Amino acid sequence: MPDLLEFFKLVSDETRLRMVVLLAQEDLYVCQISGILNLSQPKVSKHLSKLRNLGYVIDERREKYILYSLNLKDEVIEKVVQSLIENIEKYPVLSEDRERLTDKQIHLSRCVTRLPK
Amino acid sequence: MPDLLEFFKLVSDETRLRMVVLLAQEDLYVCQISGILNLSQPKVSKHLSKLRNLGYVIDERREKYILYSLNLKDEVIEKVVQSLIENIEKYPVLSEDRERLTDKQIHLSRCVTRLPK
DNA sequence: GTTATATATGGCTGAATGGGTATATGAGAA
DNA sequence: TTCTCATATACCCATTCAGCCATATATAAC
Repeated sequence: MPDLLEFFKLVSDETRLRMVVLLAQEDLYVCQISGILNLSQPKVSKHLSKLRNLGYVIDERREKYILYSLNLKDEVIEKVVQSLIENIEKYPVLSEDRERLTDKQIHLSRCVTRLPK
Repeated sequence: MPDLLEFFKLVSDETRLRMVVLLAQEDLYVCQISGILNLSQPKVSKHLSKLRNLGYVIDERREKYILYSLNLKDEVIEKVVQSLIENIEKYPVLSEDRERLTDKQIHLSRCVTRLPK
């Protein structure tokens, strides 16, 4: 049950739950996550590093930026996240995050230079 | 997202996750839970009270004993628990609990008098 | 090189919480 | 009532951990 407990512990923190749900919808740079969730950069980085150390997220450098993508290593966990997204309208915070995900203004508010790619 | 985070926090504790999965399979008395999980009575009681206070579990007195039953108030959460049980063989601790659930010896080891009903 | 931007990390603190032991409550039996 | 059994709770200890601030690292631009 190691992965299972580990995962529940991770998403029992609101910030990380929001991050996981965000990344389940789209790969993102740190500055984008910080902008969409309106959280300080160190806070975002610290939670990302926790996710990264446990392997639930993969980071890849793109020039100045670092792109994060989700890597749920377990079918059951994947099903759980999928369920959340399918029912995202039941969870106002997550829904609002999703709306901000499509708003380029907020989306890029903390990324000063133009993004790669 | 209140229920969601709340639930993840609950099951991010191994003891409570085991309890939830147990109760998802069968209504049980406290002494049975204590026997099956091999945990001290106060420990079991404390975690049950947490589950009860948040409404995820219902208690009902039956003579000397108190019967607990699961009460997941949310479809998504129910789906999550269902997934766990469907894939329970992937999680040794939970599988062993389930085996002990069918073993009357262990099952009743901490219930001194005969059970009601 | 120097500077600016993007991200990561370290130290500190306070709050939450799980575990154990002892004890309290409460219902049923005698 | 009195005694027992079943369960709940109180108290203390230790640990974990999120948040904040400051700072370090790393890449790119000049």
